[in-house]
Amino acid sequence: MSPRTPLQFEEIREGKRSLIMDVALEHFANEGYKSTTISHIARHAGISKGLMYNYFESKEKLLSEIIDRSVGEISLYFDPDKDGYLSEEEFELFIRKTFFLLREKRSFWRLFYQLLMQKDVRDQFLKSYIGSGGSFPSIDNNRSTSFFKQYSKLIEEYFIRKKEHKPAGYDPMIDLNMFIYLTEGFSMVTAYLDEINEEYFEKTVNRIIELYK
Amino acid sequence: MSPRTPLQFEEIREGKRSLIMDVALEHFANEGYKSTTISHIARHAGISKGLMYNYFESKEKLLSEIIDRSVGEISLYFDPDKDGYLSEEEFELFIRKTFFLLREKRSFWRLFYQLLMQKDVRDQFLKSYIGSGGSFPSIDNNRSTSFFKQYSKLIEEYFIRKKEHKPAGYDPMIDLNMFIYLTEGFSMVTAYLDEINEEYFEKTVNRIIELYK
Amino acid sequence: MSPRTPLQFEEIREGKRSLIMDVALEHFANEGYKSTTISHIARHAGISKGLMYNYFESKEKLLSEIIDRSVGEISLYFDPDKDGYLSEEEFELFIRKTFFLLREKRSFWRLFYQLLMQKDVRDQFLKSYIGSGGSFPSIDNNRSTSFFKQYSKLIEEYFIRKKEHKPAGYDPMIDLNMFIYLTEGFSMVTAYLDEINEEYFEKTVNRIIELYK
Amino acid sequence: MSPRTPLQFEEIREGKRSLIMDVALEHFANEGYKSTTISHIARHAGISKGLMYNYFESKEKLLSEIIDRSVGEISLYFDPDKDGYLSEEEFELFIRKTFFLLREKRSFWRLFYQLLMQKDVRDQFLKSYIGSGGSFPSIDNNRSTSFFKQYSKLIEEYFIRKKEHKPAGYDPMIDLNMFIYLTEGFSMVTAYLDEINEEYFEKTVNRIIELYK
DNA sequence: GATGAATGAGTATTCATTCAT
DNA sequence: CATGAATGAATACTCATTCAT
Repeated sequence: MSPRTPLQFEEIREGKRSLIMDVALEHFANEGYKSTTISHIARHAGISKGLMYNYFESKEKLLSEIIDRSVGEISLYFDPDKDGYLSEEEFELFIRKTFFLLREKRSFWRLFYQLLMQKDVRDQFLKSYIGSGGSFPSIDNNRSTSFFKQYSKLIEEYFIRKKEHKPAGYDPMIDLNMFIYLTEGFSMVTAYLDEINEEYFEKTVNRIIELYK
Repeated sequence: MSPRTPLQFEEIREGKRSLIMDVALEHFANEGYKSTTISHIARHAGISKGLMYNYFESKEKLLSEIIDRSVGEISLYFDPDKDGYLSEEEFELFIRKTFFLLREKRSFWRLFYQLLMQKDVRDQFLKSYIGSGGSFPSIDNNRSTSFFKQYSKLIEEYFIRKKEHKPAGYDPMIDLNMFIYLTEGFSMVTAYLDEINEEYFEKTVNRIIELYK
Repeated sequence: MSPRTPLQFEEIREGKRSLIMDVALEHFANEGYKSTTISHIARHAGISKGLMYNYFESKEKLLSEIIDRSVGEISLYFDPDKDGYLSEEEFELFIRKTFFLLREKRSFWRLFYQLLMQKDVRDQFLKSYIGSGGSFPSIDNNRSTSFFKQYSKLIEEYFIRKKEHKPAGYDPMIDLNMFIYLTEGFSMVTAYLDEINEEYFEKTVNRIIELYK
Repeated sequence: MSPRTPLQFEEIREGKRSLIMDVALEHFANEGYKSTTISHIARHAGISKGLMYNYFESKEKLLSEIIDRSVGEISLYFDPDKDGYLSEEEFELFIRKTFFLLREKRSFWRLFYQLLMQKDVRDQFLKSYIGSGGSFPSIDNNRSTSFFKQYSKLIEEYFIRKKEHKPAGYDPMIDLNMFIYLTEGFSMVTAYLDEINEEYFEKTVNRIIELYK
């Protein structure tokens, strides 16, 4: 009878926003962003189409908020005030965290890979193209790009540093590339596997660390 | 001057079919299957929308024929009447062929990865799901699946055979997985790279062979 | 401190009704009735969307009440128990009042002209169309039409009466029409002008009186 | 059987474009731009909704093309390589042409007045606001504004020139304003009248010329 | 074979209005 | 009295596909 308090409204809003984003992520990840309709998401979230727009101003904004949320959660796992230097132990921790999060957030990675496979998204993402005009301005200028860049830089520097202990003629870029291909392939396959074999997952992570630490 | 023979007609027809498929592949690969319109393809192929349907009965059939053509071309490179056994030399040749084709047919691989990222395509492809209902029945029951299965089987057996020369406790599946992840990652990154550094491409291929031969 | 009396409640209610109508009029007049949303009005009036419906049963009813209020205010300026006869002095006063109110209620006039430009509104207004089916039944049967009719009648009779002092062959309808066009044009331009030049406004009013008194 | 020639296609296109524009103008003029739906226009033009977009890329573009067409037709009536000077005879001709076109193109004028009553359109039109962001960019930068400006300038100069033959203290701006209000009012009333009384229409035009020539 | 006009089902989005609290 | 979450019908627009010529 008595009207809802602002706090109650806030709770309803946050709960529903979160629900919508969860449902949307799952469908974007599985059926593809383009193929997933707003009606579909609404139906699976148990709400009306119209209400979707009370929470997200457009399909694209919904996508962009999902990405931001995931990147935010992922960033949290990585020490922000890093000295920008990875010791061998830190490298191992880094890898373990990365693959832990890969397993935790497989839906997000499926969405991520899918998006990266469209030329305009890739262009914006990789080149941090400012001002755009591409069909996914949502990816533009957000923390996604900066996070991934920083991550890549740390890894790259780690490999370059290892050169010191290697014989002359050793090209660290080859190893860096091999490492990238390996982790990239592992990530992608894992993200898309229907079910993960825990044992082999662990063994693979250990093997990667063993090879590149 | 003289009226065209049925054969000439057939050649013209095939030429145009091929042109359409080339144009479509390029656009599917770059802008995405869903985002690429029939009008767009027709315009870029220099023909009318209507004529498209004279050559391909639907957008989906066009996609499926593109896939079939590419898989066919790829299959040609691999000895069909194989004894089902890979020697070390054959393995190396196998890898080299694979990556040669990766570089030659990057558009196709971009399309391929893109499709694989949709759940229903993946399901049909990986499980050779019979029947349909999915949004890409086109992938179903064609030679694509069987080719990839055969390919995977050969590689898998190669790794298992190597176990004989390894100490007890060696799990060939780990190495097989590592090999798959590595080649998968390398393939994907290469397929989507704007331009390939020939030198590093070669070095990477050599390193992969060195590691897993 | 002490609980509010029913009278105080009524005053608060009327104050809020009035506020909503003011805000709505301003937006209807500037952005157009169709283009102005209930949410927009509610937000600018500092109340919730739901409460709007506590005060006005629909958007259309809100419009109709705004019109009624304005017409009511305007009517007040014109002696209601008139003898139905305009002397020359009364005619001048009449004109001055009219243009005074034009300047005072420009928003209303903008809304009024805007509505009049839709066929169904015009039909109902001009012909006092009984029944409905049009998209603005709200205009129907209210005092607006009767007020404007009475006003027109007075003016018309004034012009006809002047015929007596004119040479034979003089058609008072021509002058009446000229007068109507002139005042109509002046009203419309004034209603929509961003800012009014007081001096020219006065001069124009004087000139109109000079010409048609 | 034989395919249509490009000329035939062009004829079909132009015929249908014209039909759609006619139907749309009539509905925009009577029911209002906002209230007129694309479905409605399509239905009344006897075509499908989709086809509308084969001919006009958006509802707004349709509006803008209608305006351009009408302004173009109107401009034709006014000597383009004018010396920028109106003699008394030319002034009379000018007025007659204007009102002739008013009667011929009443639908367009209704649409025109209606649009002018929305703040953003007015702003763009009156101030020739460049770069905009208003909701009717369609009005922007087209020949409408320049035509109306040129027209106004000619008239204004005509009135200023008459000052020479008038006693000192005569303010031509008053007469210019009266003339504008009169013609504006006449135009508007005529545009919206259900049926025009030919006799009074002629008489009014003559009277206006008599008064301001 | 070839064209592009025509269709209609589908898609994102808007907004007046209702309703539980 | 007051809130804003929720609804659903309507709207502009898209696009694979068909069809008359």
